[in-house]
Amino acid sequence: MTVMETTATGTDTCAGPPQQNRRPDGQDRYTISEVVALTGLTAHTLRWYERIGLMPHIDRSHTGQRRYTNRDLDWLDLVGKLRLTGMPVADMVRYAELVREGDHTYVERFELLKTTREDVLARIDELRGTLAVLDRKISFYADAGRALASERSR
Amino acid sequence: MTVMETTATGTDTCAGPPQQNRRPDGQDRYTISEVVALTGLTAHTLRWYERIGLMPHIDRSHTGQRRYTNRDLDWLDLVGKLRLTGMPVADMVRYAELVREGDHTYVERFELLKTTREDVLARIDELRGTLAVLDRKISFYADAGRALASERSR
DNA sequence: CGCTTGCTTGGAGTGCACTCCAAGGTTCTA
DNA sequence: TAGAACCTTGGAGTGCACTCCAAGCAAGCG
Repeated sequence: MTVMETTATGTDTCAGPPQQNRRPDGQDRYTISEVVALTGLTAHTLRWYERIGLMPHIDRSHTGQRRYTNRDLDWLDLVGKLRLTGMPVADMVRYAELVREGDHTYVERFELLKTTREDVLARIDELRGTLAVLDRKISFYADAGRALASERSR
Repeated sequence: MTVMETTATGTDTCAGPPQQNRRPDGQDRYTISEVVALTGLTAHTLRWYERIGLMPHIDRSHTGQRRYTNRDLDWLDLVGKLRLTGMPVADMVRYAELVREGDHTYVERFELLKTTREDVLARIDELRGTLAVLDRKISFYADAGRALASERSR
């Protein structure tokens, strides 16, 4: 059996919620500017991701222009999510390498995902702590505001 | 009345949970290396915070060495929390300026805190979305792992 | 006293994640 | 078939948040 999540290639994307504005598989050849519109990334950033190995080598038209597939968009979605967690780009590149290397890296990928999951949980907890501090300060300011208002009306 | 949260100075800290390893008010004069130990920041960063206006001017010993107070530590705690939210240092400097400018900036501070609160909530939501994606992939990998194991045992 | 360790300053350097540039080829619309 | 809009590359530049450096003063100890 194979550990790949999709059949044909070495990419690693498992079907999430269906994406908007996509063309059906088979006619999925997007120019870089279409991908810019779909992802919110800049063309610069897309080329840079490819250069540093965060993307697989993107398919080209007969004249050398990039043609992205639905699979590439899925990968970019995952990268976007991981970026939100604060994961360094270098770590994402590492993950991309593992995917390219094939099935035998599957345990390492699994561990990496679990570690990332723990990081995200910790991050959410930190933010909840910060939220508590903010709420305390906000209610202080609200009280101070009410006190000022009642003083003014006296 | 005054909108200051503490009596004597223009700092802006409302009593959170009591802090560990602090000296009682009145004997609160910490060297920079003590503050390093208490906050986890580097001395470089502490001096830099002061230079860019993120800290009030720190009290000095008769020979010009910094002596931090409990109030300074409270402020650093708040800065630490805000930093966790991803708030740019420039925005924190802006908040510090508002505090220094006095009571008449209180509405603006209030708004800034509320905006930050919304940002934190949005950030937590993003992270929850990422968590869902990670969990989906993790359970995929776990299933693949079980499949491999049962194949091996056949 | 000498020694070590700690603190001071302004300014320069670092690492990350983009972001932009110049010069030229490609694709689309009129 | 002309013009506008889009795409290509390697390499250089940017902004942020630190991070470090050199040169020198300060403090505690035997």
